Amino acid sequence: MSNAKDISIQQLKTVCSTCSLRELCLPMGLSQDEVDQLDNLVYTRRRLKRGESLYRAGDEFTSLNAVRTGFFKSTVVFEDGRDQVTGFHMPGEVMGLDGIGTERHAVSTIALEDSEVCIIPYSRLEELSHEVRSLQNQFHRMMSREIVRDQGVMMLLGTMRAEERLAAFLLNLSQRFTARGYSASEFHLRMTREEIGSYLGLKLETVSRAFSKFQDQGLIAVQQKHVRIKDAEGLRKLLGREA
Amino acid sequence: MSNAKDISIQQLKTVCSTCSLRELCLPMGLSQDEVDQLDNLVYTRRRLKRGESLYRAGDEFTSLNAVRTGFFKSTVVFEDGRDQVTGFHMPGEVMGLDGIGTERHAVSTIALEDSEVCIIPYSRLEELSHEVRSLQNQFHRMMSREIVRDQGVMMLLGTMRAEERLAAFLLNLSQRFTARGYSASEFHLRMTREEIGSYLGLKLETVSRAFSKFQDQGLIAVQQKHVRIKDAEGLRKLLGREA
DNA sequence: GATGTCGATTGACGTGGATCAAACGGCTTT
DNA sequence: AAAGCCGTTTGATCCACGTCAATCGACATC
Repeated sequence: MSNAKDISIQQLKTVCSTCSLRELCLPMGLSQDEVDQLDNLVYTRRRLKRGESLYRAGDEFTSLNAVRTGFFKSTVVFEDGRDQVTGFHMPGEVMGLDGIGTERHAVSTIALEDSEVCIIPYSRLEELSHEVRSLQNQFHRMMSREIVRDQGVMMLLGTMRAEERLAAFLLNLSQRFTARGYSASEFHLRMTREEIGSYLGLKLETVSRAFSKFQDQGLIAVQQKHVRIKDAEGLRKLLGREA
Repeated sequence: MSNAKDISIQQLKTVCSTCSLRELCLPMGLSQDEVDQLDNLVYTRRRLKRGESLYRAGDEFTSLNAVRTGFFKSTVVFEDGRDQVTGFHMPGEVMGLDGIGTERHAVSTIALEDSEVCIIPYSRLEELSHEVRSLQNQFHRMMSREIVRDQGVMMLLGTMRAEERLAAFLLNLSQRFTARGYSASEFHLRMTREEIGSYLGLKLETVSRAFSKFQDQGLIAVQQKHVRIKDAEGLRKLLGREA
């Protein structure tokens, strides 16, 4: 269980073709044959400790990174030092798409808990997606979905009030956890109130107050980072209401 | 000058290889040979009158559209009817990237003045970018830059105050006009105060007040939709200042 | 078990931008 | 030239969220 051969078997087991995340990650929608080809592309992984950064804004861009286990946040830093969380990333999600355009990362990405990523060398991805048509297609869809996601956040930041933003955030997390086979109604927040606030364009006190209010209204039960959604429909109603 | 042959010549003149926008648009960075190949891809154009929509959210996605002349806005519509402008588009910019992921448009795009677009059938773009390596690369960079741009808007909406947002907006327009060979300091706004406000997450009154204040401070001269930037450095200083 | 640290909660107060409302100015229509 | 329509400007007031500050609670370290 500790000799070299076992380690290499361990590695083989974590290539795309046998990865439990393949329906959420880059291989999404590819045939078995096609996923097998991905195994030649994704062959290195990297472990990160909580708080460690995967890459920093300005770093040279060489590869995409798929979350295998753990949880990440991405932040943009503005000239004057202000920063903002632009996204949280969970297993199966691909990080680093922002680096392709300039060959430098535009955001910094940091592990919020001990994590592991699959490294996808970008030049090889370009080669392979040049050969495998459906991979090219899937990659384009992934980029496009990222654009749509960002536009959803713009909508949230531009038109919603504090409680609507938090409700939308909780429902979004819930839905993403569900897609990964976790409970839709009960989960552990990996980020602080301040990080949530930064993402939602709010101050941490406002986030905290909104949590408390939701609890008072019986919509959720919160204790520190543990959240249980008691009335998802009620949260959804908060969103849909007339402006 | 009005017979069929002249019309076809007119069309030939507007393929990518001879288009004056080729350094800003899809052909950016491609060699002459490669741009020549694009001419087989982009062969249809469409004229739109002011107020006409290029596509609506939910429409089937079949093609990207590059602005040839004119000016467009894109808006997301939320379930409850609230909407937000997510972008303004000027010549050389490619619209519709949001549709790739779901094969339906996620936003509605409307001409803000009489305009013309080049239609880029997506399936043919995929084919061609499969053959022409640098086109594939350029297309990926374009998508990536869109993601970075959206993150910049998230930053703006999440952390900046009203006057900072407007200053950032004006500087951004100025820079894009410059890239197109127009004056950096004097231009005509194609959108209303309300549309600017929607994009910046502000109400039209706030936008109007910020314009007036900039004018009082001698940073700009505004009259209706005509803007002259008198002190670009002063506008930039508004942005860079400590939070 | 005592101590220190960091994040979360809660209250009191201030303010930037929203809201409501009125008037104005540039266009188009006739 | 008159009338009407938008889009814009400006003022007065309101309120959601930010700011400032105190306390609390969870967890780690000694």
